[in-house]
Amino acid sequence: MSIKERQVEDRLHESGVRYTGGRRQVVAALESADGPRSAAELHAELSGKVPISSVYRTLSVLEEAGVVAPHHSVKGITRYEIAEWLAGHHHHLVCVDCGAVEDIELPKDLESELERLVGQVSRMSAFTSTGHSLEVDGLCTRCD
Amino acid sequence: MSIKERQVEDRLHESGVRYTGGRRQVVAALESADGPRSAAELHAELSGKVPISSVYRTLSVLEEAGVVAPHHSVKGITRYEIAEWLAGHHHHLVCVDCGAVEDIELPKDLESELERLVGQVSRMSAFTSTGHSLEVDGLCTRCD
DNA sequence: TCATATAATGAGAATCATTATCATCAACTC
DNA sequence: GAGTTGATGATAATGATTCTCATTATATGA
Repeated sequence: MSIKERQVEDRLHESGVRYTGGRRQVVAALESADGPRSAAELHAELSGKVPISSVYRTLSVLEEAGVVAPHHSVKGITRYEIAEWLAGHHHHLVCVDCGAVEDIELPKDLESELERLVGQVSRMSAFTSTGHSLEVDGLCTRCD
Repeated sequence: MSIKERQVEDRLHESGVRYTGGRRQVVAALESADGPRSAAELHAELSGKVPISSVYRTLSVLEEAGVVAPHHSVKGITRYEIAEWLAGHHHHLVCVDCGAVEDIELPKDLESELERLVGQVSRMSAFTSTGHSLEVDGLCTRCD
């Protein structure tokens, strides 16, 4: 079992919920994805092995436990990703045409520049900042 | 009529659609908002004067014409804002609790830093970038 | 290991946001 | 001002998501 797997297990245990087969499959599918995924996409990627209603419930349980987090959705579809404390901090490329979202990681120097920038922004606003993400819009290779 | 109003008028004319009373009201509501708004929010802000089905249709007509643009939705609700060529470039504060979104404008120096950063990111990815937005998550004053 | 208690699952109904339909109405053209 | 065409509004239809509840799986302690 990977370290990450163990961390998820521990976190769910702390939350008092079981880490069942279906939940493991959903977590695994999200871990191997290259970006946020919707319930329908996860259902399909798991070849229907986990029924759609269970995928939805599982995502909300995992969100409650802080294992996954919803990404600002595109076209009315909510996509989830492994929470940052597990997956690491990253940003997103969003296809304005098909809505696909892909993760990107910034090189350390750019990331720390960005961090500094976000710090200044937070200080400017009456808003308790908990995180940030740079969203780059564009056309994915398929839609270009 | 404000310059902006005239620009909207011209753009809709180019698109071959009319700038009717209902459409004017929706544009006005979005102009006076401090962030992206959903169809339901606009409907309410206009005290129901524009029926919800018309708000939806109006938003899609305006989007088609490039007058408004959808913001990455939060909690499955799509919010729209006046397009950047009219409203100017800006970023967003997103409340992770209630989903409210507020606009922020960066000081010129920070914005040009960010611009440079996005340029580097685009060059790193197989993705034709068309725009960007820095999304700062946190708690709004109401939810804090 | 077995019995029991409790949580999780799966199928389908219910709900909410959004889109499509269509008869009626309003806005431009002549 | 009459006619044509686009816009509107009420409502039905759709799609994503959530809820319900009977059934099943998991964990725990005798």
